[in-house]
Amino acid sequence: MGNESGQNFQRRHQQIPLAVIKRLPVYHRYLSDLHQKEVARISSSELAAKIGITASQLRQDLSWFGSFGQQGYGYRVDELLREVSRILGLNQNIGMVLVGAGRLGRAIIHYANFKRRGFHTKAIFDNNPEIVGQIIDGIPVYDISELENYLKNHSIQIGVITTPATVAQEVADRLVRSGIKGIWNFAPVSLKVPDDVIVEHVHIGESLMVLSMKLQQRKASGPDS
Amino acid sequence: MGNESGQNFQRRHQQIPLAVIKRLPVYHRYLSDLHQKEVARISSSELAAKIGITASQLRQDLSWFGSFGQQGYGYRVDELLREVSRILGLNQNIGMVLVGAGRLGRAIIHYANFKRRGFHTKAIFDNNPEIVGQIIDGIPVYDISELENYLKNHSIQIGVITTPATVAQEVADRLVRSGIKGIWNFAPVSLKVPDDVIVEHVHIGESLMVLSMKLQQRKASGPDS
DNA sequence: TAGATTGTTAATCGATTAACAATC
DNA sequence: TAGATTGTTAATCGATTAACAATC
Repeated sequence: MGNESGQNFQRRHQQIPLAVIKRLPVYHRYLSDLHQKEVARISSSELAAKIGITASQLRQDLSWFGSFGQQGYGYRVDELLREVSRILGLNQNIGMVLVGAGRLGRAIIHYANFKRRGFHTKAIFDNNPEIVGQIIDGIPVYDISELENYLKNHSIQIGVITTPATVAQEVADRLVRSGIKGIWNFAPVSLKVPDDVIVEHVHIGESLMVLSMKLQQRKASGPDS
Repeated sequence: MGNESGQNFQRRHQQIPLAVIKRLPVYHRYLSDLHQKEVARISSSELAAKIGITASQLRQDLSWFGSFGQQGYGYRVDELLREVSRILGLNQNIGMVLVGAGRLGRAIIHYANFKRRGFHTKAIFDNNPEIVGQIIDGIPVYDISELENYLKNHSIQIGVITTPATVAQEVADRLVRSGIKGIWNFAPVSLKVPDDVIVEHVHIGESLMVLSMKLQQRKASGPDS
């Protein structure tokens, strides 16, 4: 076993493929569902069938992070859920600030339950004097000029950008200069940031275009192909 | 030339890889920028460098749809933009309905400028009597019970779901039964629909988890790897 | 014409699937 | 123990990159 765990260790330190990373939140969602339904165990083939992938892929993906199952039995749902949550870095109390208190910003703050997952929005910044000073969902709105000062004095890991596209790069630059290493970007621009900063871009507009294109393709190639 | 255009034709009728489809909106965005800056021509290597991909990939991707460049010259920006827009099915006056007039729904209606791209939200549906009857951004809000009736009498191609996760599947079922073939889904559930219906899911929560995981990985493997 | 750059074919790389020995 | 199912190695498939003849 010594040898093999050595190999696991090695593998864990290679670069995890992005394709694998993107599937983890899906696994998390299905496992959460099962856990809520009090399902105690599941095999890779059952879970894969639910998700719509192959059992091979599921096992292959998990093997990047370790061995969580048991031959002849499958996986314990609670255990696997805990592992996947850990891998995803959930429940760690991550501090966020949001810049841009428009409609999208307000929607995002409210969205789903990332508070339950450990993501806490601590402050909102905007340049509109009518909004500055308000409390939205229990979170204070500060003037954008106070951004750097705030970041200096609070432990914040993620900056969320929900500003218009025109100012998104400037906001990103200011976040980066204040030491933020993770940016969650909703503005439709490709942000330029240093290599040590991670940007996750939510592609809202792109997604509609992809839908539009697929519909068009479907139409072109006939309704039954 | 007869032979080769025959080959092109063939290729155009194979299944376009999803990876290619997803890059098209990006090309569209960069070309729009260039067009606005009144750049007349660009080579595959210049454009690829801006986007951050290889020139090979860009040319390979475009070749799925035809030949839009000119040897020794490159591409005319306006022409290529027009072609990419056509491929994406933009500017075609597509009718949409939105179900769920909460914060996210309101944000999406307002978002970016898809009106300029030919996407028109014609009606909003909700089950909250306080919202029903309002006009949001010039769009009337109807009671959800009128959904089927509305769809029978109007030409709608896309249904947008911004409801809570709990009712998203039911809404999808009703849209599908009314003949909608394209669903733009913002609820964090995997919708089950027949094969001839296309669902584009905007993965908001997933995206935050991916960011969280990447940050965690970065931290684990040391700040300089 | 000479230089530049395309469109496409071939080579490489990476991701998915299949298969199976290990073992609970 | 026998049956089931994992973790992993090997085979396949698909996507990206490199190279280059065609040609503007």
